[in-house]
Amino acid sequence: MARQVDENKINAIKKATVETVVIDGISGASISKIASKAGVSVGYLYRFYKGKRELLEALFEERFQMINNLLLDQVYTQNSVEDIVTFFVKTIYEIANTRPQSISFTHKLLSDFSFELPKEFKKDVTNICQRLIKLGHKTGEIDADITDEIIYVLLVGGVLNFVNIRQRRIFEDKEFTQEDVVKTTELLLKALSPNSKNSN
Amino acid sequence: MARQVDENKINAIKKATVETVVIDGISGASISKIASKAGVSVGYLYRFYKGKRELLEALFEERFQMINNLLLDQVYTQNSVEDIVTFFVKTIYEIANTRPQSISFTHKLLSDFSFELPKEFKKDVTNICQRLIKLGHKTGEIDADITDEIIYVLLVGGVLNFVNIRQRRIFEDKEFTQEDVVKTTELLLKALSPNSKNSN
Amino acid sequence: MARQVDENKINAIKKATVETVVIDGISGASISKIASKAGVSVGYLYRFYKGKRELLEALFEERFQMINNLLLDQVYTQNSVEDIVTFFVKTIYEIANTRPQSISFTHKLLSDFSFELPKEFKKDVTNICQRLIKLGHKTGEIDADITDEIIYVLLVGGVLNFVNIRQRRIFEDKEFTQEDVVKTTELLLKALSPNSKNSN
Amino acid sequence: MARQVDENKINAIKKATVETVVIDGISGASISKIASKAGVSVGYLYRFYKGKRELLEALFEERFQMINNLLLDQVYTQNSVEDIVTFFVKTIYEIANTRPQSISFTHKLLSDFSFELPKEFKKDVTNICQRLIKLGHKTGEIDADITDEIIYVLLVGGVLNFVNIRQRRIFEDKEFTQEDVVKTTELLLKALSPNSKNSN
DNA sequence: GATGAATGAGGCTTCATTCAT
DNA sequence: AATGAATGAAGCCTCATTCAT
Repeated sequence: MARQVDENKINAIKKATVETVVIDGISGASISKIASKAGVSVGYLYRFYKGKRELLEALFEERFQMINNLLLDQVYTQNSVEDIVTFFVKTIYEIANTRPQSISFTHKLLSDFSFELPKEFKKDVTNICQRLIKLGHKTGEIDADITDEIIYVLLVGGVLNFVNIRQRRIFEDKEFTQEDVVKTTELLLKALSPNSKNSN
Repeated sequence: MARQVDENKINAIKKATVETVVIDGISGASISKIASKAGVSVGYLYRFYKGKRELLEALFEERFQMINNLLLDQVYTQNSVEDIVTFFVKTIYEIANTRPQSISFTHKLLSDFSFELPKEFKKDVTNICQRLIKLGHKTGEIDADITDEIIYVLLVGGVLNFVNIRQRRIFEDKEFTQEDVVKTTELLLKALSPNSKNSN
Repeated sequence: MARQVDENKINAIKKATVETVVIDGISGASISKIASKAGVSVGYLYRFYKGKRELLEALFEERFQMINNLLLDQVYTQNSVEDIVTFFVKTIYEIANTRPQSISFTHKLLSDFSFELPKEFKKDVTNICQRLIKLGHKTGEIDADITDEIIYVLLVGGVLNFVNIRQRRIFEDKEFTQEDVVKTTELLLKALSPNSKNSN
Repeated sequence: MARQVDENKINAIKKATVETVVIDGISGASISKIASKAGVSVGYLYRFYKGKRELLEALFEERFQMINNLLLDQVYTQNSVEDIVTFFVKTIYEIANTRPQSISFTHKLLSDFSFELPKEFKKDVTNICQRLIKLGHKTGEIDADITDEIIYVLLVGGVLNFVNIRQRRIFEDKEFTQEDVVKTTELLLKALSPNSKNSN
């Protein structure tokens, strides 16, 4: 029972942090603003995070863990790149709809070089990319030229990027639809697909 | 001659700002650090920018102006999407090589919603995308389904994104080569290209 | 029996307070540090002391009570200043050996004017000094010129001072020996002794 | 001219620091209280001292430097211990009269072990004590048994101690007079003087 | 025009104190 | 009774901004 309260508060802190960072930027997100938005005292927040940086890093790590785990799960169980990409895009867009700022937050920290990438991150990412490539070569869905870097840029970077731009409201301000999932997947698969010119 | 001196100093301020923001983050980039890195006094900097936020916004605007002008120039003069994309990718990668932090800076502010997009921005972007689509439809390089948003996400977002991930040193830490230009262009064109399945 | 437990805990609190204040300074001695060092909860500590200041004041008072009682006992029972001084010096040095921080603590608070001297303090001190002088005049151990203030400065101040400097490790870092007792007593008696020049 | 202003302000900071520490204790002396008492802004203070600790340490060092220099000067030029002690006591009491808190401040930091003694301190102190002893042996003013430690405890410790107790207003609250100088010197010389019993 | 010293608002963090359990 | 989680006031410090020189 007491545990429940804690979890709720910690979640409130996380939610408030993400929200504040997304709205006000990293530098505009003060601890006291976050705490008051989360409905907890400043001191309470410090019981769980040693400081502002640690709070952001923990959330950053959590997000990337989540994304990586999502893909790791898939690359070990699915039999086609299309299924994996579809599932990934669908999941991310669903998150973007239900917790729009979550994706934004991740994208923002990814572009802030003063925040280090989580430690396990590189290993997991390499693992994911290599398995995807291997699978794609087998199924003929991925061109021989595609590198780990390209896979990552397209899949993770590309999707986060799309969400970021949608949320920037440059073109229109609407939720992600099933159609968006289909289209995005299609684009990604096309980009990855074997080059018909290279028919050697 | 006096003008010349000023231009040099203003450029030094801009360069120092970009560099400092990229290395230390927005909150870590203090005006005095920027000024001293630029070799000007704090007071001098304030003669040209009303404050820190205005300085960043001016640079942000400038970057997007530059990117948009780059593309506007092209869409009005080139006759194939491929040429435009090639030129754009090449130019951005060259900047990424010579002034790596410049791209980083733009990408960072693009993901920071507390910085508004420049006013003219939306109009220019729409203009660019629509002309590209129109051209692509004529030349058969762009699928009928492709929207403005997709064009922008792929072209501008995608390229900035690639630079960002390369600079994050997730995979390898190398300069952008001509090969990178070719490959990136290829991927983008593939993604945009008419869908062979949709042959209805 | 229940009482016994309490006494132990209160003593633990006192010990921990003295230790922490001496090591970390007053501002560095947090209640939670003290409580955890004492093995009691913060809340428990607050059952006995209304706050940090009261805790320190109570200990300060206790120390001076102890010192004064020590001397009061003696001045009413001993027949020579030498015996009294010897006993006092011996006792203080023993405490300095067994609980070094106890003396340090007293000395520190004595020099901190934001802590008031205990109420009964002045009366007791005057009493002690006057009886010592009276006795000293009778036995010829104390010069006619010696005032209450001088007695106190030499005896209490002087001894605490010596302990403080020894513990500061300016010269050497050793325990107080019987020799130290003898020497100190000798110095004090010499200083107090009738001035041979003033043989008028 | 500009320099003059600075010196005044720095002196105001020093004065305010000493005053605040003496009245409110080290822990009660907040930077903002010190700055406002000194009539400078908080930021100004930080231009000269990296933090609260550094401010206190600098003053601590300065005081001991002063005291040591006072004595070093004397031990190299005077020909009797009496002259040196008289001069020292006179000087310290004069300071105690004109800037009472200066001495108090020094005494307080001396009893706070969380503040290190200045680096040169030990060397200077040893130097002073040894020269005093050497001189005293030659002139017959100092007993063979007197150690460095005792010299220091009596001379520096003793005098600071006296000032501290006088200022604590335990007995009376009056300025230091020429008579106090004479008496104190007399006591110190008596304590140091060769022991008539030890006529072996 | 240029400078950078000076200001003080506001951010981060600690910790004395309270109070529900 | 005993605990220690929770609070938020207050301290330290930084730095955007101003302004006298």
